[in-house]
Amino acid sequence: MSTNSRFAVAVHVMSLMAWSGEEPLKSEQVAESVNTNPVVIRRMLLDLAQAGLVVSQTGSLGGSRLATDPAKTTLLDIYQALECGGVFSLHRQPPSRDCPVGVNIETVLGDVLQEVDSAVEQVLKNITIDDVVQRLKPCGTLTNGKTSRVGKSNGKAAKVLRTA
Amino acid sequence: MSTNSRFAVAVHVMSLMAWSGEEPLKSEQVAESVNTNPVVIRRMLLDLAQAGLVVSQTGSLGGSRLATDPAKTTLLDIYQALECGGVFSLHRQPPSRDCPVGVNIETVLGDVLQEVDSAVEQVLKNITIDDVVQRLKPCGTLTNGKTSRVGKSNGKAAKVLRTA
DNA sequence: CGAAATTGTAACTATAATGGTTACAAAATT
DNA sequence: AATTTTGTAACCATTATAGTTACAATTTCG
Repeated sequence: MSTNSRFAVAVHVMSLMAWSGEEPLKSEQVAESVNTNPVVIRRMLLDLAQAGLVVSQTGSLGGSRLATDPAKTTLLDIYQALECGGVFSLHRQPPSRDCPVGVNIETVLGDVLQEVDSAVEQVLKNITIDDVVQRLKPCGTLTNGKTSRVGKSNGKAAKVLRTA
Repeated sequence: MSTNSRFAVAVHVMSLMAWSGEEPLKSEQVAESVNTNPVVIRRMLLDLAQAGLVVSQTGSLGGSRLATDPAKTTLLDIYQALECGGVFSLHRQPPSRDCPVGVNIETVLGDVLQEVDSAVEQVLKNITIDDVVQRLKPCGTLTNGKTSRVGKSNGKAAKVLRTA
């Protein structure tokens, strides 16, 4: 259905910053891990910052870090920060007013979609960023700040989080 | 999020046929109610037919009708017929293998998305087409087969379901 | 102060899913 | 045989998202 990986990327980004702790991450480091362009990351960080989930700083020692306690921040907070507006959509064009089904289907479907959205939110509300990080941990430990460098296609390099 | 109204339209189409009963509906009649093009409807009917939810027939008395009992057909059946493949997606490009978060985030997220999908399916499983039609009914009754005609932008006209 | 680094942001292109349109062969009815 | 309708292909349009380049504003540090 959704060609929509925004939620997956946002959780990824928040997990990186939870793992990194107080140390601010640069958009290029994050982009390296996510395997995308730094500007895509910065755009997403704007959404997260607007929701009060991260704070960023310009300048040579700048970057972004979590603005909240990862143990109290849920996937629902992230989902809502993206302002997706629900899992399904109603009709693009309003149905016919001359048909007894068409004239009322949007109202009935609206109730159904509300029910679906509530179920989704209920699940997301009960998973914190910390939960996600805990589930990641069994698979490797982190050494942050080490100047390990990874080659890039354009010849540049960037600090990234490396497994020990 | 989803610019995706396919589910809404599919429920609309199935509701029309449940309301119409044994009488087959032509794609043009359905398109009139949904306010779209008949080919869009036929394409969707192919998905529904492949899932065994509707049957269609060519010819001058042709059209489509439900293949199952609307009291036993759920919105989950419709959802699955569309083969949407889940509410959210994972990353387009696989994340970095050199990062402890990147290397495992897809596995962890996969579990989360599975949980979300299950919650959605649980809701859809408990709503039948009949339920939807019942919720529509308080708003008007149907006279099917009357040759009421409604003008179209191209000057043509088509039989549609009309409120009494 | 001035140089270097990084975010914030605009402008543009690329990709993919969906919707809309036209056209026509195949099938069914009369 | 003529008419109607589905099945289906081949397009173009629209929308959301991703990706890219460029640059001003901000911050740190020599």
